[in-house]
Amino acid sequence: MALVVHDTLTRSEREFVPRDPGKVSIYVCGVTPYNYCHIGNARPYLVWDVIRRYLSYKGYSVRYVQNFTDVDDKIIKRANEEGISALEVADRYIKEYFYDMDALGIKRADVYPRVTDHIPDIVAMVEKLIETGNAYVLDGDVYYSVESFPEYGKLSGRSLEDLKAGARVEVDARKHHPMDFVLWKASKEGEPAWDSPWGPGRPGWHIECSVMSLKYLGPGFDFHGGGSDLVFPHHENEIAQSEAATGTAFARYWVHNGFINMGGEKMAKSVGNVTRVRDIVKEYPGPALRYYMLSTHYRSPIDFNMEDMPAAQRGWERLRNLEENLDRALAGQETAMPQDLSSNAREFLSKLAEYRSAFEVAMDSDFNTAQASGVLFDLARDLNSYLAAGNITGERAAVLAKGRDLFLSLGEVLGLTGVDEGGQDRVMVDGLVRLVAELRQEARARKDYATADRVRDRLAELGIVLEDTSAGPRWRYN
RNA sequence: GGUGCGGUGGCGAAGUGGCUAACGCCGUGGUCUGCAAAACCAUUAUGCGCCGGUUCAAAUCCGGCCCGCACCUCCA
Repeated sequence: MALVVHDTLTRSEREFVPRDPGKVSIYVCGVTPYNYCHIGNARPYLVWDVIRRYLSYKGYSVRYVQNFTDVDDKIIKRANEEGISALEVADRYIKEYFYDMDALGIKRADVYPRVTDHIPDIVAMVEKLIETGNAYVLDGDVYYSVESFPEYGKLSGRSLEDLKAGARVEVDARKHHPMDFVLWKASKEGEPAWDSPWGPGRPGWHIECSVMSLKYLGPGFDFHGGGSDLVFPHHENEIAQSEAATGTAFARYWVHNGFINMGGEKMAKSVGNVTRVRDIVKEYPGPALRYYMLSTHYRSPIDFNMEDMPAAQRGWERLRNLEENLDRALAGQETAMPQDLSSNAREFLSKLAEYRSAFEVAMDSDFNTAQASGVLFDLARDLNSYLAAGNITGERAAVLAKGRDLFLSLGEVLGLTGVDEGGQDRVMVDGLVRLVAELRQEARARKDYATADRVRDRLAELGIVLEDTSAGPRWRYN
């Protein structure tokens, strides 16, 4: 079955064919670490986390590169405000970035190149662009000449004429064309600077991604992604630089995610309506936020509302409860598939195959995580029914184990199962709860239900949900 | 001004020509339970912004209108 991807460049759905058979190369524009991540910042990384998980699931060997823009005006400003170096600001917020990504269960990229580690590469590419006549020097600055690249505007679907007409910025009259953008910026007093053939300075914003993506993935790599606001000018400029320098196509597929709004307005620090990732994960489980964001297709905007989080949490808990119940039911069970299967068992197994294929159809349709999660819930309902239908032994255990494997393998793609919720304290807390549960069982045996209820209620207040089942008490942590 | 996206049940959200309009949450009734919880079953849009049109058949295609949003500047 073919994976189909919506490509911003062609504005169409295209079948995915990798540059190198069996391998996928991905470059996603990373953050400028000068502040904590809000959920709008986090969306692309969540989206790409799922995309790369799915590509791995499909058997591709994935190489995923995501940069850090660790020198830039905002970082310098922040450094000056706090009286520390730009490097210290970047290091600090990179650490915070990982803290937030971990809370969301986002796996690490293979490489996190930083701009400041690639200055010689950047200088080399700027020199190359000057050589090829695509760039010019102006008082220590170097500009890219958009008129030198006939296809300029092909990604964002704009012509130079449109852009000139719509320009909302004061144009530097020295530039050859109003849309020319800076490749190398001469440094001002007190700014971080590196030596270059044009004097001390630092890279412009767009050049880093061209340099680092080409360095780590080579020309014509498979996916280039980021938020939809990066289409213009950032990605447009990356194409112009890279294709002018290499003479070949830059990236094969351009994938852009929609924005997160807040009260109908774009979430942005400048608007002041941001909700940080950590503001949410201190109140709700990380996977709940994950599920919340994945229940909308990645290209659609999400109007974030904190009041929708409880519903997302409940939804995710449904999956988590099932995962726990399956673990319990199958613990210590012999799950080797017997030779002869009953017709019930065969029927259930074929149903499992249908769920797998429905999930793949959804994900193959431009990574439709909303539909895919629907399939996961359908599967969950069947597994719950199966679990409730009788004792899990013999053939039933073997069949259920297959169901569990499927559930976990699909859940893993979305990152909604296999979540490690416990810290090291969990072991001790678990021991304490086991003790309390035993005492409560004794109370119940005496028909002292007042005590039994009090224990359960008090535990519930602490976020520990105790349940009585035919197999004895069990509990989970909310 | 230019470019693009969207309006589906109480809420969130899939579905882009044809089965009963997925799925999650909430509500209601039931099963199970000492009571609960979890889970399961049943139930909740004769209708998919509005008006026309095409078609045997449209939420899905076409035209018009209304409303919301984003990008064109740093921005995920």
